[in-house]
Amino acid sequence: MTRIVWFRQDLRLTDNPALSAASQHGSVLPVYILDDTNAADWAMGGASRWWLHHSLQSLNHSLQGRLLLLRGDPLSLLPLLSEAIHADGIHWNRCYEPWRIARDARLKEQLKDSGIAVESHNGSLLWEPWQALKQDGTPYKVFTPFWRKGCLLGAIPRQVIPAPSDLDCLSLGGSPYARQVGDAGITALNLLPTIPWDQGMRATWQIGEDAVRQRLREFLDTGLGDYKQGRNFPARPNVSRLSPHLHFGEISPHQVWTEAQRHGAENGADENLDCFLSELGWREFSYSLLYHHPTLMRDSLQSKFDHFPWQHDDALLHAWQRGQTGFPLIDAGMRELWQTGYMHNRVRMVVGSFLVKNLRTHWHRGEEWFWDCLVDADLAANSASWQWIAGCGADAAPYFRVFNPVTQSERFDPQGDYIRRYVPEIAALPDKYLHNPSAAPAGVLREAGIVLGKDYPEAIVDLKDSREQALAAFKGL
DNA sequence: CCTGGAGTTGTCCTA
DNA sequence: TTAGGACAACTCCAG
Repeated sequence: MTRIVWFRQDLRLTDNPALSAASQHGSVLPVYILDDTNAADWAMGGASRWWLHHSLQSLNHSLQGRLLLLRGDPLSLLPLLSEAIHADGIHWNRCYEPWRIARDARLKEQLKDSGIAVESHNGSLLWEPWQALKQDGTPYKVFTPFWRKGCLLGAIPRQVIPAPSDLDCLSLGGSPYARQVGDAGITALNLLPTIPWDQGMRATWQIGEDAVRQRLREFLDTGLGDYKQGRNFPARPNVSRLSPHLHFGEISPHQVWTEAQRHGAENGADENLDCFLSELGWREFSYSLLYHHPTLMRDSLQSKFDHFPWQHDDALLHAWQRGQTGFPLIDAGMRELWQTGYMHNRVRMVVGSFLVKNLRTHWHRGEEWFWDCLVDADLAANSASWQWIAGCGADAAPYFRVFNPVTQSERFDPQGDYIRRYVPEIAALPDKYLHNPSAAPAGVLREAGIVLGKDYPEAIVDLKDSREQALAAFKGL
C-alpha cells in the first residue's frame, strides 16, 4: 500500500515525523501543493516564493526527482490523488496558521469519511501551543514565564529522527495518475520573478537541507561564542541566519536544539547558548500567540490601540520602503531587505520603531511590506514582532521605548561597516557624520562630495519632534 | 482573593 | 565623560 506524504513547511528528509511514519507502512508518494486558494490575504510574498522554488528543487533532488508538484486546492486535489493511486493514508506535519488549521481540519474530515487514514505529526515546534500553558490552563502572555516555566520545565523535546534509510518512493513520472490531478512541475509553479530582482538573493543564500546543516555547524563554531553581545551588531557574523530555513522546514527546531546542546556539552554551555536557545523560544512564543489569538495579524492585542491616531503619508511610506529616509541605518536595513530578502534583527527593531513611532504609520503597513520582501516571512513571527515593536502586543512594552536610529547606529555599527555596504553613496563621510548626514557641516559634506537632497536624502522627519508626538499620542490613549 | 515582584532589545537629562 | 534615575501605569504571573 502507498501512503501520501504531503510536504508543506517541512522540506527535509531528516527529522521529518510525517515522512518517517509514512515510510513504515510501505511505499510513499511525496507531494507538494502550491495553495493560493485558501490563504486569502496571506498568500506567500515574492521573496518567499523565490526561496520556495529553490527549496523544492533541493527536496526534489533529495527524493531522486520523485516529488510530485501541484498547484491548486488541496481540498480537492488530495482526495483525487488518493483515489487515483489507491493510497490508504496521508501523513503531514502540522502547520499553525489559522487558515491552514481550518483547511487541514476540513480535509481531515473529508478524507476520513472516504476511509483514508490521516495522521498529522509535530515537525516544527518544540512544544505544542496547547501544551505550554499556565497552571490554570490558559496561555501565557509574557515571554519569560512562557519560556522558563511553560517550555523549559515541560517535556524534553523529542529526539531527532534520522532520514528514512530505505525510502520507497512511488514514481508517477509520465503516468496517467499524475496527469489526472495535474502535475505542474516546478517551472509551472511560476515561483521565480519574471524580472531578475533576485540577483542579490542568489548571491546571499544557500538553500536546502544540506546547506542549512552546514550553516548551523558554521554558526555554532564561529558565531555562538560571542552571540549574546555580537548578535546586536549587524556587521558582525554572530547571528545564525537560520530563520528562512526554519520557516520552510529545511531544518527543524529539534535539530537546531540538539546540535546547539551538543555543542554546548562539548565546548561549555554558557549565557551565549542560553541566549541563542531563547531565540527558538521566541519563535515558539510567536506561534503560541498566533494559535491562541488567530487574528494576531490584524487586531492589536491591546484594543486601546484601535484608537491610536495613526498617520498615513504615501511619500513617507515609500521613502521607508525604498531606504530613502535620510537615516543611514534605516536605509541600510531597508536596502538589505530589498536586496537579500533578509534584515538583521537589531535593524528590524530600529526600522520598525521608526515606521510606527517616528512616522506614526500603522504597523500593518510594515507587516505587509515585510511579508512581501522577507525570505523568512512567517505569519506568527511577523505579526507578533510588529505588535511588539508597535507596543500593542501582549508584552507590556514600555511606552517610552522609541529607538533613536542615530544613537542605535552609533552604538551598533560604530565603524559604519554595515551602512557603507548598503548605502555606498555616503561611504566617504567620516564615521562621525556617517550616522546622520543631515547633521554634517557643509564643509564635511563638500569634502565627501555629497549634496544632500541629490546624492542622498535629507532626513525626512525630525527625530525629537516626532518622538514627542508619538509619546503624546500614546498618552492620549 | 490578595500580594508583590517583574516585564528582550531605550532615551534623555542631570549630577 | 559617565553613571544613575526618571519616564505611567498596568498587566501578568506565581506564591
